[in-house]
Amino acid sequence: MQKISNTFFYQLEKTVKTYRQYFQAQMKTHGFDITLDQWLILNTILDYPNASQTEIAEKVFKDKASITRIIELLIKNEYLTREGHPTHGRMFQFQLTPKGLKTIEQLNQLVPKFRENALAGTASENIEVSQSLMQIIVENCKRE
Amino acid sequence: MQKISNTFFYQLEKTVKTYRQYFQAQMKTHGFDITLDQWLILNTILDYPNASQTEIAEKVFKDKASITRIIELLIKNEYLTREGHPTHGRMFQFQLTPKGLKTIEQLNQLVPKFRENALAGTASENIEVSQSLMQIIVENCKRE
DNA sequence: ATATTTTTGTTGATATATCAACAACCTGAT
DNA sequence: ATCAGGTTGTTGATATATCAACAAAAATAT
Repeated sequence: MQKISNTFFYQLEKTVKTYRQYFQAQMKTHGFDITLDQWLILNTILDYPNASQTEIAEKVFKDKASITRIIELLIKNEYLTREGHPTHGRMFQFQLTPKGLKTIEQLNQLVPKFRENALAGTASENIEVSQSLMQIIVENCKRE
Repeated sequence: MQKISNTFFYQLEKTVKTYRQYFQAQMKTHGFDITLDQWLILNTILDYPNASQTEIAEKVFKDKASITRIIELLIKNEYLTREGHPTHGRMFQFQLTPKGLKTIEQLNQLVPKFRENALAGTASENIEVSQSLMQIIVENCKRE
């Protein structure tokens, strides 16, 4: 069998982990007390203010259970509040606190730079090729 | 800011997760009672029989602590045994049990097919382009 | 209007990731 | 021989992933 370390999927995992570590380290350096995943959820709530937790889960391809727990932490750490939905007794409506909003605004200045740094020295057409390739893989894996 | 869902790193995470789910589901379908990560560690021990846990951790870019716990489970589930190292009082030597060996042998027939299925309909030069791209990203992230 | 099914979110159990602190051991310098 | 510093593996705390079971509410069918 092909050496695992030469496979595409090995490299994929390695890249995700390395980028996550870089991202998290940068957050810490810049004084943020929030995880990559918490940032992702806050951001998704801002982009889709009326999404249910289930919809948020789909958008970030996480489990509903993970969303429940990440949101729990965001509320505990005062980045987010939630209220019962006016008409749907099972859903919630979310609102970023001032602290949450400020954090996102600051991070949205920084995050594009993280991406640029990570992608430095790469050709944009190669990035596009890779994205298309990954889309095919996702389709293949979902089909089977 | 660019919509997160269009970014390269979003696609990267999505692809890793989807492939992991596919892999894990296939394992279950074929009657294996082992996780992707456990398979990865077993395989690494076979490839590098004299590696220390720290070295294994580096090879699979996991934390030493994760390796301790995954190995603990592999031993508990009787895929692996370990003994103290003859000369180094702090290290261990590992040995797959017959059950472990059989599992790996069977999986090493299957896993290449998982990869082929996931990569179906993709051009090999695009795979190579993507791998090179990811290598650059890893270097960029480690440097900073 | 009632029964059935679906949707929505929570919880428990288990596996893994990450960070920090730690103990035991090893090595090298003095 | 001793001491300082590095290595190796473990443990605790916390965050997340995944699966399954579940309860409450909503939507649909009859």
